[in-house]
Amino acid sequence: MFRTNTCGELRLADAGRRTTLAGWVQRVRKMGGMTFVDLRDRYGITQIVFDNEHDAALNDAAVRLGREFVVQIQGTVAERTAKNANLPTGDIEVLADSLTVLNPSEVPPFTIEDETDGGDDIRMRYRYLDLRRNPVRRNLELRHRMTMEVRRYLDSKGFLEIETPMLVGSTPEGARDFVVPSRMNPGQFYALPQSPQTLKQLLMVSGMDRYFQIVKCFRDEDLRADRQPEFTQIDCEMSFIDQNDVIELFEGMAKHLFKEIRGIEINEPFLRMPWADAMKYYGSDKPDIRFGMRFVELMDTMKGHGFSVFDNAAYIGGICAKGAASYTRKQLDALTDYVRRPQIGAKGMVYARVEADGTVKSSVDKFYTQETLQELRKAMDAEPGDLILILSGDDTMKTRKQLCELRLEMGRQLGLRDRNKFACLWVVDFPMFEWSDEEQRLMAMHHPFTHPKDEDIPMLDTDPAAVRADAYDMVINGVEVGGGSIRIHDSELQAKMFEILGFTPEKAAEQFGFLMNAFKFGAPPHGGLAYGLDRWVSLFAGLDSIRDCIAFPKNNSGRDVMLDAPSALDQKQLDELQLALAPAEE
RNA sequence: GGUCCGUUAGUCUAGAGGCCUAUGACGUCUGCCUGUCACGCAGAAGAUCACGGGUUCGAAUCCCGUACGGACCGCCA
Repeated sequence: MFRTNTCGELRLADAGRRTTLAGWVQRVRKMGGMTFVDLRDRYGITQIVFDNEHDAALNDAAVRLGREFVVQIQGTVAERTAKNANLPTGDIEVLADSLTVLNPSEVPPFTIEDETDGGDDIRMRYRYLDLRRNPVRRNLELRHRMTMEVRRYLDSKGFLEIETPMLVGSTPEGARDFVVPSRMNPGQFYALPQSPQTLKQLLMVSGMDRYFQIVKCFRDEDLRADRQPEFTQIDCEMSFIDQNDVIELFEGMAKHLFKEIRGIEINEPFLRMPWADAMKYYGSDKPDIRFGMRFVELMDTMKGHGFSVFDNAAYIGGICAKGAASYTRKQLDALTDYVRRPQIGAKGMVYARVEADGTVKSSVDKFYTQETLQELRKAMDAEPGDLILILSGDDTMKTRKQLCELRLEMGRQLGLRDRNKFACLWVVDFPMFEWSDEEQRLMAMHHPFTHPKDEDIPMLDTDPAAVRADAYDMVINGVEVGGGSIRIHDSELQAKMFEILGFTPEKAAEQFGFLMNAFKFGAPPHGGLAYGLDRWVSLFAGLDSIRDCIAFPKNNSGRDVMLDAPSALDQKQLDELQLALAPAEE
């Protein structure tokens, strides 16, 4: 037997017992005649003692141990003379009488400690060593517990976990596909699924009724801190349900996870915010509602006073930062610079402080009377000590987005975005379509299988851009953690959607004929949702990046620096696949 | 496709045109040490300052390019 105990489990009650432990050498402390070795495995650290008076040869062997050696020791559990309150096993130590080096180790490139000295790059290149560290290991353990709870919850609700293929057909609509050449079908390619969307709908046609899958999805788009080219979804679909049924069931799952994983009981139903309100009050379809600072539209108050920037603006919006009137000129200039960064793109920022006596001092005082500024104060519901920040522009949606960035930055600066607070909501009633400047046509905002709101269906012919969908996103702390929709189950309505999206009947048949055909054979009303597992885990773990909860993530450029993938194929493989590479461009 | 930031011993880092024969810490190696647990003490080794070009009497330092890494915009039905 390699071990009788783990390095995390021995306690004072075990004193006097024989034990065999195996693990990695965390640290060796040489005291001359005696040696302390911290032995580590994923359960904890146990101190091993070697003593010259007990066994001089063994002590000599212990002195030669290095960091990360894999060793097995046998010995007797003993109460410590000097206890360590920082370790769960700190009341005991193991007096060794046998030491076996199972495998020596080179000196690791960074220290395996909670607060490592290694930077991101080197940690990713030696990710298998990084995973020995507690913080990273704990994230993977959390991920495991969450998937277990997801399965437990969905199983209790009668869901079946069904696998769908990883090699599917390419669908050029939407994100770019990763493609896989087929040796047996030269010149033809599979695609890795962006999501099992159509397959899960087919499972509904099959009568599976309640399906889920914890499944890898692939998108060949640029990466972000919260976006990896392969990511994991909790993918779900149900039949004979309406939007409210789906929302209630998956809100139940969210509450289940909060309770089981974070010990947080949420009893009230989540807020359901129409998309139009989310845009109007937060400038985002994924508002962070941990704090207020909602937008107030100021066109009526601020226009027509001779300040040409505002007079010519289509949109003027303000936020009120409570207690921030103490912001210095320097801080306000920094905020102005922040919103003027090219990524945000605001032209400028107007601010107004409410002084202790209630008067308002603004950066545009020469255009406005104190009377108008008091109207502003009233509109913003601002009290003495508050700071009002205003952005304006000729494009309402763009300006709202800029104001959204400003609001989030102020929330951050004022400490209103606490990682241990959670604010959940549903954003509902998304528009069915959005206009694409690049493609010069309407695109499906969610996807082409989304059911329009029944009351909006007549507008499909007259004003498609105004049609709302039975689509919903769950948002927590400004993170879109999941989304879904009621699907179209009627092949005629589906055909109409394809038509509006600019598909010819031939093109629609070519790409989605299998789905249209299936709908001819009794498709039940159905709908579903997909949660982003990586985002859920990083939210619960308080991480800045989903990378930290993925065992082997890709870097910013989509590379695996440990495997050095992707890499070139050798000519033999290319020949077998009948592929030729285009000559490199100059 | 674009914007911004970074790259100095194994690791993290100081560095603002001559003070650099490059700072400090951790780690590593050698020796001492019987109650340490971030052990301690004494000593040692370890860096073509990412790469290529330029400016300058002189470049780790300024400029341009490249590579790599990070954040973001576009993109992500």
